[in-house]
Amino acid sequence: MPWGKNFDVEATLDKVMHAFWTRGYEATSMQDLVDCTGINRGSLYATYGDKHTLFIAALERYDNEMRRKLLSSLEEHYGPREAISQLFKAFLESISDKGNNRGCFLTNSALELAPHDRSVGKIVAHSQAQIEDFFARMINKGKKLDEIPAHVRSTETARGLLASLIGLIVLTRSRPDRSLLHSILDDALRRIG
Amino acid sequence: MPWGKNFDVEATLDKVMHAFWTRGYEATSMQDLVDCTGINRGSLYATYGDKHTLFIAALERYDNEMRRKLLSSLEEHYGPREAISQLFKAFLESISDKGNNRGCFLTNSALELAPHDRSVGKIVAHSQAQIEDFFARMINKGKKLDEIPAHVRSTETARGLLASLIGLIVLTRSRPDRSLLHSILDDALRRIG
DNA sequence: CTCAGTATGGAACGATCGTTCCACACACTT
DNA sequence: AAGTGTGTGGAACGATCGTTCCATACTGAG
Repeated sequence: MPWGKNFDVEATLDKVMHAFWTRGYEATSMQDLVDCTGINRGSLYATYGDKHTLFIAALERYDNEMRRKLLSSLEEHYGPREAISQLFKAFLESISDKGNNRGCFLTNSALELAPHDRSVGKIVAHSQAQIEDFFARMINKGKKLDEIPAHVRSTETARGLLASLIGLIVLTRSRPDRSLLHSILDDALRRIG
Repeated sequence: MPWGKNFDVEATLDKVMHAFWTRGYEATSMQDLVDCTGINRGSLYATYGDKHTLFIAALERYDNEMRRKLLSSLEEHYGPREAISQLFKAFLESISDKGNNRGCFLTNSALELAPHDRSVGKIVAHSQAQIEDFFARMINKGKKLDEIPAHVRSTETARGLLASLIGLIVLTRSRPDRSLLHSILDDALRRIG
């Protein structure tokens, strides 16, 4: 009878996720993953499959554990307007002084792989659609609660906020300047009153 | 006496630029560049230096030949409000039906390399600052011409438009859907009246 | 026509890539 | 206590990476 792995499969996938997240797919070698997880090459292959399969698993983990949980947590704990604001702040406040700003794993993948890799493209597109839906839901709820003016167009504004959020995320990686990023947040919020 | 190269240095750099632009730095090998330019390996190295130096040259070429010329052309031929609109449309209309949407070379590099490569980071940050300045200039000019309401805050809105533009560019690569991208343009323009 | 000297094309370098494979170690069953 | 079979660690695979080097081809000067 088998007797289970003696390493934490989820925790290891988490380390892999952070490696791909920070450096991207092509720039992260299997050797890097062996080093940063402490798990042997053979075990990685036996457990997760090849590099591409492992990347997809890491990306899906991010989508489930980070994006999905963040959105539902915001939706649960905040009013609609504040939930939108907090989503922006989550990325704004993730920038560190020591230059290791990872931004958003899904957005990084959107540029590096989505155009050439169908399975990555699907995950990324679905995730972006979910964020768009989140914004639309918050706007509609905000209108009902009179937090957001009735003249705001839900669909269009939700898409606009999605673009602003992605723009902020990109700038997080290339110009991690708090004042710049704060202006973007303020400008985004002005659209919903 | 030397007798000049017998290939077009600028035209070749242009092909290199498109290769890096489409696939990124890590995913483009020197062999790919040899193939797509038709120039031999040795000549590439003798003319442009190593891969990283060649990439920087290609990125600077993009910044000069594409970004800079586009902005000054828009500034010259259009009124301020229309110039802003046309900048967005330049990317919106670049999406093709056959999936080879390259987006913006500088934005691609912002995510792939800027956080880890200082020289790339400088070029990208400078370019983004130039676009931000372009927006601010157009907004101020628009206010003077009464094209743009006086209550619009120049600096903040310029930064907001920069984020929206970058967001649109990213979505160009991951969700090349004309209706989605058009909503983002409309939403962005609504901010300046 | 001859010589000088550079650009060319292709072979070849060591390093590293993703991946496979196998002998060994170990925990559970009998 | 012995046997069974899977997870582990590390060596090793061929391919490809970025880069270098050299014999050859070719253009201009003398």
